Amino acid sequence: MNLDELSVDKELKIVFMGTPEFAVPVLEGLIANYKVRAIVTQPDKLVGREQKLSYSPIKKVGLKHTMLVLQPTKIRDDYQEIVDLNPDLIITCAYGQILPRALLEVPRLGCINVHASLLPKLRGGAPIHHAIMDGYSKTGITIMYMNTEMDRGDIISQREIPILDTDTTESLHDKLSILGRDLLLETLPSIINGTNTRTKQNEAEATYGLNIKREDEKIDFSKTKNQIYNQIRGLYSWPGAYCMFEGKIMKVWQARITENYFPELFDGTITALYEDGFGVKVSNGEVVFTLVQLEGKVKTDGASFIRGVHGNLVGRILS
RNA sequence: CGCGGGGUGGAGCAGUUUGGUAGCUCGUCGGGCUCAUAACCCGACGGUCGUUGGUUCAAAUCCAUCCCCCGCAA
Repeated sequence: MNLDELSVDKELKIVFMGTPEFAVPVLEGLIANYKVRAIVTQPDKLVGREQKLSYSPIKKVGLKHTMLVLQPTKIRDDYQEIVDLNPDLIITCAYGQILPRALLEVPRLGCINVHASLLPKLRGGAPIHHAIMDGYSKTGITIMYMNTEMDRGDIISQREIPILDTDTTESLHDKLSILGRDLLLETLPSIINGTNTRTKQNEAEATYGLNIKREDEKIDFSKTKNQIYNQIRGLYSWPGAYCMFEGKIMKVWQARITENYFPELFDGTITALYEDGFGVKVSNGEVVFTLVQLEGKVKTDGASFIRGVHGNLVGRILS
């Protein structure tokens, strides 16, 4: 980057919009290289059992850098403050709300989004969870122009990353977050000087990764061992997959697959005890639960859980 | 005061309803058996039963208070 470009960058008025942890590296990368005029994030929310007022991770970054932080409840109606900043470019990353057309048309250089999937695959609010849960072998980051529809704008740049068998949403989230930062910083110069490409999304290939619902978290033992394994690691470390154990919710945080097969057992039956956990019969085989948590209890490794249960675990049925 | 579960030797749990100074499965240490072992046998160390106060001849167990952890709901 030469001095001329640097001087241009310094004059750029960039507004960043984001909310969760995923956007933090992206914002910090931006702050380190450009002047960010303001940050827009979701309103403070009452969170948890104590209903404590909490700031979004992005707001905390903004406060740390003593930046202007805006928190409109509904960006659809309440965007005039942003317009008044006269931004040249708006960059969003997991902001959580659809921007109204009137706001999208304000910035000279447009409104771009950093999305955690290879669009048009996995549009929606939980692309990382679904990438794993739905058995994708690769995913990535897309930098795109926004329009008024969720994740449907023209693609500027993409970079893919393989999904390993050992990946969880947590590990993939962290990798994609860094990748998002890097790809944004690499792509930004072309957007600023107008040399970037712009490709329409192929609607025929679109898939969705919508926000996780409670029903997505419940384990269905009639599914295959791979589906269940993907569900468990796809929901790790939040919100977690679960099943019912003797009337109580049992979160299943970690598991592994075996080659064993128990055609004579009902789905959900505990098959055997192992050094690291207990096996559960699923439609086409066995999954061993190695880190579980009963409601009201803390996370417990499989071996400890087995020791704590009185009586024989084998033969009991999960649902 | 949104609903609920829980804090017992290093780990996971039982015991609390019907008060009487603590148990199970492991771990650790020592010893034994064995070609050998994470297997088996014997023994040992280790807990003021989350805090503080109360009731009682006596409290892990009953009452009150505070602290901490967790599931659900938002």
